[in-house]
Amino acid sequence: MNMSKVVTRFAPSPTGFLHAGNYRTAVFAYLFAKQHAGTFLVRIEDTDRARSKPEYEQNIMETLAWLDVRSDTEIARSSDRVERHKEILAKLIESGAAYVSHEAKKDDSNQMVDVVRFRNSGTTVSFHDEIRGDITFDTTEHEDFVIARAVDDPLFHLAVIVDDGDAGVTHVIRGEDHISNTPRQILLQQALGYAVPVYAHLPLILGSDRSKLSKRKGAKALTEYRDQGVLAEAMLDYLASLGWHPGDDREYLTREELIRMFDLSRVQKGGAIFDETKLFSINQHWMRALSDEAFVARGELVAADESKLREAVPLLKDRAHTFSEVREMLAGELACLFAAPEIEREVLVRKEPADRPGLTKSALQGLLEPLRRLPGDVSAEVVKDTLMPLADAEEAKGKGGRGGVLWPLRYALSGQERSPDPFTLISILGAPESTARIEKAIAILE
RNA sequence: GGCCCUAUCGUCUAACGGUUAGGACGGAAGCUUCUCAAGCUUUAAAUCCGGGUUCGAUUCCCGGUAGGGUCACCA
Repeated sequence: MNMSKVVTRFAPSPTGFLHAGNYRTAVFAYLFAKQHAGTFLVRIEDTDRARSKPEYEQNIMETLAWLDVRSDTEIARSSDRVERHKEILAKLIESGAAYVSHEAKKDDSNQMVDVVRFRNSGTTVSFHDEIRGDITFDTTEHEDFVIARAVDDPLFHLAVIVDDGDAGVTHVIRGEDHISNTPRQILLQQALGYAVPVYAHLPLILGSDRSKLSKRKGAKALTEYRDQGVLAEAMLDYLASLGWHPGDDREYLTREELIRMFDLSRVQKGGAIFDETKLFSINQHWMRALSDEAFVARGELVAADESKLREAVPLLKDRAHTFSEVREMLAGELACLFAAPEIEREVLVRKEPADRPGLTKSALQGLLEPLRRLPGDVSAEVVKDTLMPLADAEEAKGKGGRGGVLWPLRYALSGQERSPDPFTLISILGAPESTARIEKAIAILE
């Protein structure tokens, strides 16, 4: 094992939006480095200048910043290092390890080009993968592979080896799709005298049909989840749980716990399916873990009445899985906390037992007095203790009596067929507003 | 197709030769003050198949099967 300081890296290429699988490798490389008090590097792999786009690079930066999976050094860009790549290329050609080959371009243009090929003796290359064990490849099929389009235009394999080697990367943690690139890169490392790093190839993350995650299969850019109101700590937790397990029955881990417990040898070998439902469930857990103040702040929640908003947070924590759901509830089901609802007569009397006409109205009237005697700031429990006996009394007179009282009460207050219970609503709305709404409901029954 | 990798409930996974194969998410049922949510309780649900090795295989070996990756002058 390498005893020097651990250096890992995340080297995405900005040729499209990265998905969960890509960021999961970033998370693992980051956790591993942090656990060993090492360095985590981010390098933008933009050697293919034609396909690399600034907006994709921008999105990568944004996502890593959101997840707070940050590079310990200034972010490198392989296009900034072409001089160094050219220098190495020249050295390789000079030593005879590589040569310029004048040949027809590999497209239909018939154009002649001078590519640089690596002189491959066609040996068998073996390496140890931290996750999969020993892997052996026969490199003869790669023949003399191309390492540069031209003497001044190096390609991926060369750039990666030089950049990793110069940065002192000790552990290459990347996706399984790179496993077959490894032997060629090792050949290059050997020719250049770079130490062969420790390799760990992570399984891929799959779409719901077990195929490779892709845009078409509904894979989203991670920033879409951020915009949907998924917490960074939830995404980090979920990503880490895909293909890795702490070993005990713990279900939710903080960043610190993740760093402390992460273990490459416990990484799963098979691919994992990205499950949005599970992500949302984990997100709900982390939303609940927030203080009420933090909940409002992190969700960037605004409402006409801030104190009522604060009181609504426990309700929101029970119901919502994302902050966009929170916003929907604030505008829908819980809008009654901020403005008096419209109510309809038919819905109001829906639970009135057929044999007890007039119950709705009399029950509502009967609630008014006890409500008025309530103190200004009451808990839902106190409201319940005050009003529940009245509903129970109606139940005692006949089945359905309790619902006959509670349903119109709740509906009068909320204007919703589904809402939090009436006691909670009253404790938030306060007695004066509550009685006003009940009186309005009684008026409809006249 | 060649090469490489992989295989436990629907999903994420635990069990590194001996367990009634565990947990979580999701599902179902029930309880709790009217509705919803939450909570609690209960429940269904898996070792891909076939051979070995072994007193004993989810676990080790081999072979199938299935899935995935990769075979560029992309990364």
